[in-house]
Amino acid sequence: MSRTIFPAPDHDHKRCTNAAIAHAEAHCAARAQRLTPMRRQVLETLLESHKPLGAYEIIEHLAHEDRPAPITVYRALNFLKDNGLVHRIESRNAFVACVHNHECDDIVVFLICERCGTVGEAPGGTAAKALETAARAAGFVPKSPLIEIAGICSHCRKR
Amino acid sequence: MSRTIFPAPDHDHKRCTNAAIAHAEAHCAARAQRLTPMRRQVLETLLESHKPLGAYEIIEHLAHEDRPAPITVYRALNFLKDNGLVHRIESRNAFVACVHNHECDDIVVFLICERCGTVGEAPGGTAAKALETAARAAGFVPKSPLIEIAGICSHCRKR
DNA sequence: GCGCTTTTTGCTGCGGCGCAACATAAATGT
DNA sequence: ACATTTATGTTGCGCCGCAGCAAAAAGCGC
Repeated sequence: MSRTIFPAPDHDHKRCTNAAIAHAEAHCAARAQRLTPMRRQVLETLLESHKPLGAYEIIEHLAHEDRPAPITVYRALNFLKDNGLVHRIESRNAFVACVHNHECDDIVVFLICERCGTVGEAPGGTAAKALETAARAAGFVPKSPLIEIAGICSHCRKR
Repeated sequence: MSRTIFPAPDHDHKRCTNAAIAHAEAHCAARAQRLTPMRRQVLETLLESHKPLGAYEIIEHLAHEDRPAPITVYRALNFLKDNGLVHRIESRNAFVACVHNHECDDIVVFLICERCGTVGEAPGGTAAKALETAARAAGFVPKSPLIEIAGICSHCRKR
């Protein structure tokens, strides 16, 4: 787990946004999936913060032009999730854009700051693999490990 | 992680229920907490299955006498949760009774069978500790790790 | 037992979450 | 151009979770 996995509050936001959008376009093109305007807007909304947003918060954010219905946003979110472009934070019933600082087949650990709400995304590494192995030892065939750790991030602790 | 952490579908259900109720009584008595009829009924409902139940399912189950309001069940669930007698399964928005096959201060791993819905509760052991350590290395102060693994349990796989 | 405080439960109401079912529009393929 | 697939819009609904206040019950000192 690297030491830079948690986004600094003052980092260059447009840079990672542009990179993520470019990645999304390439990824969809490669898989013959369509990154429609709706889907792109939802993704961009999530990219504008590293905090998890609920579907209704996304709606609020997009409301300035033509407020989409909840189901529309949920469909876009499902598409993005199926394509690995966003993650769902189960403990928050909310979504974050994937920042791709991990291998695609890696188990991901979410670090959720209780103070500022920012979510860091870290490769699970050997610990996550060990969990899977232990589960298998109990006769359990794991599909999708879910690891979320709430706490206080380094930037908030310094304040 | 022991090999018996996942409850067999045909195990003696009354035995573990009685044990858990006895534990709950002792635990509450020791802490001057009151295991009221309402709270006991909610706990018993959860103990009657190893599957996670939503609050409204619990209401349905208790409806034969005097249907409690949602808020009543949520309050009982919060009490039970605060006292470590039930766990919330975040990925299901539901609750399971704690089976206490782990140390109280252990990080718990939930194994959730996608076929039968049964939830196994396992001590996280060294892997969970390693996750905490790695999070700290990234400057993150972890509070409450949440680990849920969906998959297929051994009993369902044999079928 | 009697009043007082604390705890628990009941009641009303509400907002967020998540999607099913169906209709319409847009893109794609031939 | 046409049929087929895919995406979006519309309506509606059920579950989740709790705030705010009122009533009842339990504990406590006297």
